[in-house]
Amino acid sequence: MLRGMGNREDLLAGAKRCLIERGWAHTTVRDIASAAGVSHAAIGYHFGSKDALLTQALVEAVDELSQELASRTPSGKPEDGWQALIDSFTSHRALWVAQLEAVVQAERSPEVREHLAKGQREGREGLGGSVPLALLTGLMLQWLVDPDQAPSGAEVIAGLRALAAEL
Amino acid sequence: MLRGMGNREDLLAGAKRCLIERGWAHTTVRDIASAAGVSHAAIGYHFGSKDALLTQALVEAVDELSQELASRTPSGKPEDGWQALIDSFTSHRALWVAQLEAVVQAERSPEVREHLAKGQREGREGLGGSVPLALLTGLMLQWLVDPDQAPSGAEVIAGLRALAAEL
DNA sequence: ATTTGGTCAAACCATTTGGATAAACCATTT
DNA sequence: AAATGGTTTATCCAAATGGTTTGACCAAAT
Repeated sequence: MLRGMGNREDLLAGAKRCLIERGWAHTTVRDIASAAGVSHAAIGYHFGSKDALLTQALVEAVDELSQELASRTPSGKPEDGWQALIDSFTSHRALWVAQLEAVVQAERSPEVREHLAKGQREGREGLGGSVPLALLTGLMLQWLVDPDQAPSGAEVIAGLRALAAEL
Repeated sequence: MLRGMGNREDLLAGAKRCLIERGWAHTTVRDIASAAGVSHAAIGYHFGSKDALLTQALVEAVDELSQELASRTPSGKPEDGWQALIDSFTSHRALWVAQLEAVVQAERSPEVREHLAKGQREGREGLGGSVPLALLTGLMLQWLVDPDQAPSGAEVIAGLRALAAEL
């Protein structure tokens, strides 16, 4: 009697979509069910609760991002590498926002925090240390708040040189 | 008949407390009113809606943080300066989380975004550029998710040197 | 063919939520 | 003292929300 599971995946996908375009706070069970084309009762059946489903969806979104980040390991001219990373913000904005929401959520959910920590370790590995990762995520935050004033790849390099010169 | 205003400030303070210790998502009008020792109807009277009050409270919290950040401008040995900044995360954890929540919220509220952008400009000014600010906030994110693996001030300097050497 | 175990949706329910209303309160003015 | 206008509260309300129940449905096993 194996195989049924149809809705489970739909629900996860729908939950991820809601998470991305409405945020955790404004996502209701009915939103998710509607996005998945499913009765909202299915949520209770498959995941027990709305929070459990959203948590898992969030975890998957985080994984997607660290996977994407790993594939962007800077290569070639450092200037171009940073610029590529900065450019990638644009095409994954919603995912980055979800990541932030995950950090907030992690304050109250050890499970979410654990996955975030894992993704962070991978990110550090892929980028070559804590400092490059911090630089990347910090720039992302600035860009998220005010895209116009976010520095270009060349400016990042320049700022980095200036900072290193002070040591 | 001037002077009444008693509750307005209490409500703002209560809202800020709730925001910090429960987060926007889990804060209800009754929570705020209770924290302020006031009837929840006063919220509607003074601010029109719960969201309006929370938005303003969030804005104030963001201001507090950029003020705190400005007062921490690194001085003396750079290593100690960074360490001091990193240490300050501990005593203002809730405020930093609120700041993140503000960024998420900014996706849907131009008002919040505007204040965040202002705070960011001040932060850049106080720290001397986009790169140091990015480094700081990025480190904060890492520390928030996994305090144990967050680098020390010395490690930051070392990572910075290594990164600069690759240019 | 019937039973069985798992999957799903429609209807239902108790609670919570944000907001509205109307009356009470109080300092000031007349 | 009476009236005034801003402030605050107690009470009420409709809507929304998360969750549960009930019964239908279906494939596989008997």
